[in-house]
Amino acid sequence: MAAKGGSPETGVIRMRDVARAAQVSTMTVSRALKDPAKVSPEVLQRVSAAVQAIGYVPNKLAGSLSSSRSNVIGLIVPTIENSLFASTIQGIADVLRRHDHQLMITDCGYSAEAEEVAIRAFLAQRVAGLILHDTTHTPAAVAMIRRSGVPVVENGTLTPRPLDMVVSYSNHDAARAMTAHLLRLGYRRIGFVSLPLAANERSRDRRRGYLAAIEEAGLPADPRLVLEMPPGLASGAEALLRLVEGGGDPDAIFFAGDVLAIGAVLECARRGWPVPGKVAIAAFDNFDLLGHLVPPVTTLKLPRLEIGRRSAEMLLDRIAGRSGTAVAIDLRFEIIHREST
Amino acid sequence: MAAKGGSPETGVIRMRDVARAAQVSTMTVSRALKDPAKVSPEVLQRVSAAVQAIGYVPNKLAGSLSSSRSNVIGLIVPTIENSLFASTIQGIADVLRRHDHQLMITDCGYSAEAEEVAIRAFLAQRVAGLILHDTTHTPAAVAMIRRSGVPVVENGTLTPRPLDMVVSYSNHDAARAMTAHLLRLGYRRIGFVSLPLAANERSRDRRRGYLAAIEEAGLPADPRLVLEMPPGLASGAEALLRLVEGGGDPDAIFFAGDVLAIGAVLECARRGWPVPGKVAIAAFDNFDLLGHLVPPVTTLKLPRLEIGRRSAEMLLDRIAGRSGTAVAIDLRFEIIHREST
DNA sequence: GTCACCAATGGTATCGATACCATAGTCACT
DNA sequence: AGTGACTATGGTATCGATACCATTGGTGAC
Repeated sequence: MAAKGGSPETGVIRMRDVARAAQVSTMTVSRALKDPAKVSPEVLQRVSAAVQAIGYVPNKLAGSLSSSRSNVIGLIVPTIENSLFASTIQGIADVLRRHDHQLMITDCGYSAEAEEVAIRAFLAQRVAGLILHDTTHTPAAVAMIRRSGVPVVENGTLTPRPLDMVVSYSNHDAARAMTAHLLRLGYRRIGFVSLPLAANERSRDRRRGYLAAIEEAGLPADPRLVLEMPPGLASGAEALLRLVEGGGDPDAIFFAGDVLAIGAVLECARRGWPVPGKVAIAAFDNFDLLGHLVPPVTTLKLPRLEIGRRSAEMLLDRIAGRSGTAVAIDLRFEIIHREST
Repeated sequence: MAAKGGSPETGVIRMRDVARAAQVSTMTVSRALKDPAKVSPEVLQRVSAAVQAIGYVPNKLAGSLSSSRSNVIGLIVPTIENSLFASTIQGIADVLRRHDHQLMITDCGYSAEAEEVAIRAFLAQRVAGLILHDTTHTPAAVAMIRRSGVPVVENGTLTPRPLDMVVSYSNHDAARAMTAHLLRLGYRRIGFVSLPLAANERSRDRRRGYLAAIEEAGLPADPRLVLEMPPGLASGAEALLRLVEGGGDPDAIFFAGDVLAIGAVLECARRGWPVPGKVAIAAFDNFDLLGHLVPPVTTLKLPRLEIGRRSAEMLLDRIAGRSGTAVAIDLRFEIIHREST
């Protein structure tokens, strides 16, 4: 161990030092710090003074090991560099900070194998809970989580068979609702662009929702109107061109992913195509920007921040033993109708 | 302690269990896991098999406590919900993942007091290193960090008196360079909009840079051309209107913060004002979007991702004792000239 | 006055791993 | 053969805190 051969005066301050300074036992210091009501006011005062005076910072590693209780929550997102997830992360962080918990975060790049590695690492850190954005996991990951007994919240989509708890909205219903909205507005040849479906349950849900609405309207599903594209602005622009010039003759396009819609609207502006005159455009997420574009873009408002908050709250409730039996929370969505459709 | 009164068979698997299964001591298991070269191939094989068979997940809490070495890095940013920081976080996460370290993150909302609280919490977790975006800290925070001996990287701006290490670019020089660029293009009445200066060294640096360039050009500093605005698209639009209609008669405006420039360009589009015909517009950060707007916007390309990477690398180097004496790294910036100016 | 009870405090074992040191066995070289 | 060097392994104290139980002194009820 480090201090074993260390110098006699390493400068490391332990609870014992506080105890000595306050003329009490370490137990009393421990109590004074974590349950002040159990200590007499006079002693509490002495302990606080000692902590202040010598600048004591408790060692949570030791505390957690001893109590087998940790105050760290692990979060795994597909990618950190994406403002959508950033909102959710912010929501989580807000709640955790208020409850004196810490957030450990990593990304797995849409890979279940990478997620498994991350989960193992988090369990090794003895996190008190896990928040997973993805809803597909390797069998090994599932087994590990089960064995560990650590509570989990998934929040990518309202998955039918959750690992434990779910907080999300229904990607399927949201896509269906937006498609139905476009149909209601009179559009009949509605294009649909999503991110790649492989290994992304959310994209698949969205496409199923789109197809469901089309079918419910008694319209044929035209493969020339459906596209899968990588994320990005340029990608959205390209999708627009492909659909418009691809023979499908769309009167509206629903971009169900990331910033695709923004790229498309900007491409229209560049070409002088009127929106929705030439083609109507709808998006899937409530970026501020969508409301400021010319024209403002119809989109779905999703509860990103709230998903983060509720996920953290549910986890903390469960950890504290205040667990309702609620396992799935549907936070709904909302259609924001604007001039682009 | 948890297990003290716990059931005889809690299902918790310790290193001892692996040791028993592999017929070796815990020390040998420990070595097999962290320094395989030190055990014989045959024993290594037995240990690995045992780990697999019983599903052992090491307890890093115990490991870190014992070795007083942790594999967790703490990061404090002003706000998580901001794609600028997201890039830096991504860079950090990439490097840490590769080196089997974990990232703990929190935000302090541009408040040095909140930062102090966060630092204390991280030190309590015994993080191996800290990355701070802000460069202004409370005296108490500085004292704590010093006493703890934990290595620190700051990366908000190239601060002249760093706490320890710095990885950044010069906000001052970047703003000066962009202003000089506009001057070179022939603009003479250059407006400047920044985020609030209070408690934000970066904004102050940028304004000083702008003023330096104006002065170097022998032009007067016109207070009607300088504005402080909160972040946001709407804010950028408002700033545009205030400057254009405020009597300062700008021929170009340099928006040195966040998404202000985007808001302004979109406002121009909405009003049919030609850019740069009516007024030229320059931005401060390389959002993808800026290149896709109509017109594409001149901006500064900042090494956000790289800042994250290098910060993490410097920290890991220091932790591993491979510390160069380099304390400050200037990652430079680049002007991207586009049609908006 | 005695006894039960409660509040305040301390002693000590323990959480699960690692550092240090000791030991046994192997090999090369003189 | 003897010596030193080296490898592979194990024993045990320890990291810094907390859980459990014991102890003490005071308070109120009978």
